[in-house]
Amino acid sequence: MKKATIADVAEAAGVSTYTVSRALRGLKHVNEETRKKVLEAAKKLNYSASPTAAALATGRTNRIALLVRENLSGWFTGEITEGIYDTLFPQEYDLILYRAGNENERSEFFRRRRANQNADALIISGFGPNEEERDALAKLDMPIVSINASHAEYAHASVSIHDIAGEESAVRYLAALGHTRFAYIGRANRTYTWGDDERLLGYQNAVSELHLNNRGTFELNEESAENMRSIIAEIIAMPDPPTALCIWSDTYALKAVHELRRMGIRCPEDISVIGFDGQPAALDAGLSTVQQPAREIGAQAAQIALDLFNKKDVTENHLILPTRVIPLDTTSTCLPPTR
Amino acid sequence: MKKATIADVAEAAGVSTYTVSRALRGLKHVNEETRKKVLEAAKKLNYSASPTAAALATGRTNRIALLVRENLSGWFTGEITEGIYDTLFPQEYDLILYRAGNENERSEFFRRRRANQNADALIISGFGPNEEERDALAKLDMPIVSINASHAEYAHASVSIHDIAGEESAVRYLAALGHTRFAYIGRANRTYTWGDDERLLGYQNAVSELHLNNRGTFELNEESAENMRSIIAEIIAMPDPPTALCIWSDTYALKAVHELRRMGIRCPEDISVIGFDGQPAALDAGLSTVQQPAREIGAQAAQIALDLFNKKDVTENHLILPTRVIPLDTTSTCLPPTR
DNA sequence: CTGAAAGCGCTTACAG
DNA sequence: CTGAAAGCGCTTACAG
Repeated sequence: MKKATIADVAEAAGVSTYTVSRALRGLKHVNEETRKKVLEAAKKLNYSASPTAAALATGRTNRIALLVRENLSGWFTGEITEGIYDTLFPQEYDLILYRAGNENERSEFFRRRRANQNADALIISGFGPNEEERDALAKLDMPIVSINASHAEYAHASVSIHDIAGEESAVRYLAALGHTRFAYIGRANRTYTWGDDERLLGYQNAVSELHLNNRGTFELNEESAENMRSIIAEIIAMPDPPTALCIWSDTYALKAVHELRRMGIRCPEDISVIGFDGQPAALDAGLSTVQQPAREIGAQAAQIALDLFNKKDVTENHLILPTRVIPLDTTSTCLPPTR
Repeated sequence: MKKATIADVAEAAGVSTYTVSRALRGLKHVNEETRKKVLEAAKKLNYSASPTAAALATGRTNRIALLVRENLSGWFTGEITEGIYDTLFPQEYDLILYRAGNENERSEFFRRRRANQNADALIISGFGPNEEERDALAKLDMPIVSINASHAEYAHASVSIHDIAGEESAVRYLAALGHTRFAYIGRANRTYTWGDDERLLGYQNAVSELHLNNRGTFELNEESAENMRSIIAEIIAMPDPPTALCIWSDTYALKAVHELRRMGIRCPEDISVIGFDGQPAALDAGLSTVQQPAREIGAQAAQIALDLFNKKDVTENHLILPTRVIPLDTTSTCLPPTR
């Protein structure tokens, strides 16, 4: 049986397609009686409108595209996707996913402009486009909202956290617990994709402001356990080792805790460790951390994308969402050494 | 500047829209010279074809929908999404996401038929539709491929793992290491969404086949640490406690290991623990497990969905993908007790 | 190799 | 409150 069209429904109900269209979408100017007839006819014919035809007629696709870097399966992507979905679905919007993983995918996406006219707006996450890609984005003529990249001139709006302030709050929290000797483990600088390590800046700010003793800042070049092991070994071998360790991410922090314990250092009794991100798995594992509201970030980004497309006044184009220290099991008050 | 249409390009290049259409899609029957002219004109006008208009004209949306239960951010959804994307993107197909979380979202999706005519095929994961929902699915008139639900009559094809065989292989592996006293911790039966615990069946099969000593099978009602704690306490308090523990999922297994260690039981020295799933975080944590090829499952499901839509011969409508025992740090040969 | 024209299935000003 | 008709921007049999 051929799929029913709006004309079939109109015929069955004895009205015009105009009336069917309005009746089904619940618009005004349709007699209640007529509406009932239409609904019945539609149900009988198993009719549902073609979003494609509607999109062509109205000029809106009712879709938002999300472009993420590297992978679709990371915790952050998962959380923002939930948030985006939370705001999109009730407004009858769909979510379409794009990944810019390897070189090939990136250039395919940008050169072929895969998202163009395929969605009403584009949300970009974790992405540092190069010059050529920025040009391509500019030619996309759709609103672009970037996530956690506040300096993104190519975007019409952004939703981010304040990395500097977040890390400062971690240091403050630990200082309030009586810690005075600190160290920081950050990521190696990958200018192309991320820019500077702002969390390191936050650490440095707070340490100097509070007159704390910075016992060193380290950089994890590879995400290998080996590298973390040597950093931890170096830290605990210091004459006056730090009692508080601030770490760039939860993933790194979890590794650090693992290495500490394996070397017989108790955490938090001997050394407090705080991560950054608040990813669910880390919270499950009891890691103290600075949480970023990932789901909320997604939800807000989606709403802004929608507002931008609908030319609504977006009062705040560059939203900064607050981070929050979550004290769990890897931090405690600074105890006098017992070793 | 108004968005350029195919007519604009045709005019600029001095040809008909037919020629533009064929030239841009790289089809035959276009003179090389003409093609060049068209490409130039398109570039100058910053033209890219409207997927919506193309979809309406061709009757194909070039989109595949994925419907998942509960959340978009779980590891399994993440992995299959990657796999689906792997096969879709090179074939110029897009991926659109649907979540059937709470009651409201479920009924919205099914009653309003949100995916209808919005994608060429639907992939369903982790889902147990009720009767009403099955009816709705049947009326969707698009190919439906289910993931890890082989008994899904509403689906035209499925890609799954063999849970029974997978758990059997876990028992065999541990038996080969010399273990003879076993126990199993499974999930509480949630008939509606999952059906029976087939992994439990696999455990029972193998234990009886190999004449092993089943010291008990347990059920985790809540995913709370409390409940796992009492189960573990019960197990280690047995007169002849098991030396091998097979657990329904990696998530549960990780909790079990945590509880064991906290109670002073060494793992794997005192007791071997094996999970199920092979989720990345568990592998990172060194959990021995039975891995399901989640990404591959997604990739295959997407290809089948495409083939079904294109009416290609799908040789195997109900694919079973192999699981694999991954021996990591939580299992070892059965040692004589030293406690 | 190329063109003129119909058609995909909706929405929406314009009339009545 | 309802209708007839144009239009959205493509693709594609049918001719030439």
